[in-house]
Amino acid sequence: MSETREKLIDTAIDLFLTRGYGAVGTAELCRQAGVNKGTAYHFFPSKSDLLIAAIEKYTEKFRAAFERIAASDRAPEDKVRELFKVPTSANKKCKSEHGFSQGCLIANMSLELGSVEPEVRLAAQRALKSIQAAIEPIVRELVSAGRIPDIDTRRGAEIILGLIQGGIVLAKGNNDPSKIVQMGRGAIGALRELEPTS
Amino acid sequence: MSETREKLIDTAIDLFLTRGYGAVGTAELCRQAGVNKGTAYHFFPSKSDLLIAAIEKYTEKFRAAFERIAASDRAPEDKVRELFKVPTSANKKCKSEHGFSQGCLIANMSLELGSVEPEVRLAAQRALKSIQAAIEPIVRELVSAGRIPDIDTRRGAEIILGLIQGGIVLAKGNNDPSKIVQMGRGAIGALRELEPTS
DNA sequence: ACAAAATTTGACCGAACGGTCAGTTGATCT
DNA sequence: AGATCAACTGACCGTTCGGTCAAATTTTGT
Repeated sequence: MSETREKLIDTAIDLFLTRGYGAVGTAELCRQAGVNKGTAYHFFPSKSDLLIAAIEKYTEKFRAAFERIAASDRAPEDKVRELFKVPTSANKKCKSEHGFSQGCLIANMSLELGSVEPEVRLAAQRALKSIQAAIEPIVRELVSAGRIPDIDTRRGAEIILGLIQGGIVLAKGNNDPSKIVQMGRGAIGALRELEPTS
Repeated sequence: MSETREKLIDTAIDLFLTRGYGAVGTAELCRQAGVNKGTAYHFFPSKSDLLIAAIEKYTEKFRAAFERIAASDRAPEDKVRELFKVPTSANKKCKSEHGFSQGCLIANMSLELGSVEPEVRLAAQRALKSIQAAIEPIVRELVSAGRIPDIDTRRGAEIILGLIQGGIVLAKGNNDPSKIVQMGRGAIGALRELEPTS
């Protein structure tokens, strides 16, 4: 559990999230982390390996937040609404501190590097699946409470994840974090429309 | 109407879309366009200016396709479904040709450069608004046909755009273009859930 | 025909890029 | 005490980056 290693990952999350992968050089990243470049390459064989570690740590933070929401004692509809608040407040904080909505590290890196670094795309895919899995229990709860038809809950969770990601794209493009919760208002209705399992 | 200029823009659309902005150098771009680098800088003062021109041309193509769907004589629900097919087939074509889902140039560039090049973010914002405006008549049609409540049609068009973008993020991350139409299945339901205008 | 303007050329720039490496340090184990 | 090894240092590598420029060529307007 190296402190240096962790500092590098945290700095990578911060810089790649707010400025993109290509626009951040290893020298600058190391300077901001307070780590020598040689040391960084002792822990990570390449810049993209550091990125993959960053994606994993970033994902875990969101997965845990979603799991906490799923385990809370709210009504399932409220839980869905809460899901959208997590990235919304992160984006609001970034906007008030730096002036712009930051987006989602998973989506940003997947779109920027997905076709160029296959391992990054796979890391992003694992990350999406992991978050989707954290959402699914809430969908199951909606079904068992009879609030939506008996749909495929995996698909339902994916729709919610897609709504969140779509909201983040709109938020970044319009520099307006409130677009995320706005997308959330259509979530239950979207689930309701899916075909029930035969 | 310079042919060289157009060739540069087309090559920029192609390369930035499939490989990202940072990963494509001006030298490579010019080589593929068959244009000398000095010539490229005669038409565009910087790489990012070329990108902005590329975003505008790319957007116009999609806007026109959406407008054509809106003007067709299908049922409004079918039109909504058709909207999702446009990026889906583009992504399927890219995947069969290059092996990966390409994403959307507007979203890709907005996420990669939105915080680093303000003019690119503004170009992306104009692009999103332009496409949203092409979607809105379909939502109006849904309302006037009584298929959905009397919602704010601008908001409704934005939800659909968000669903498309969310689907593209999932498509790229999972390298599976069918995720886009999958998101489309929840579209009408999402609109139905929005609060009617008082 | 001729001048003016637009286009094209390709060599060139300094800076920044990702990554390497020989060697130093400091903690841990025998 | 001596050996071992991960952690760390900082100078250094070749390459590529985005961008420039003076000169040559082609196109256009008169």
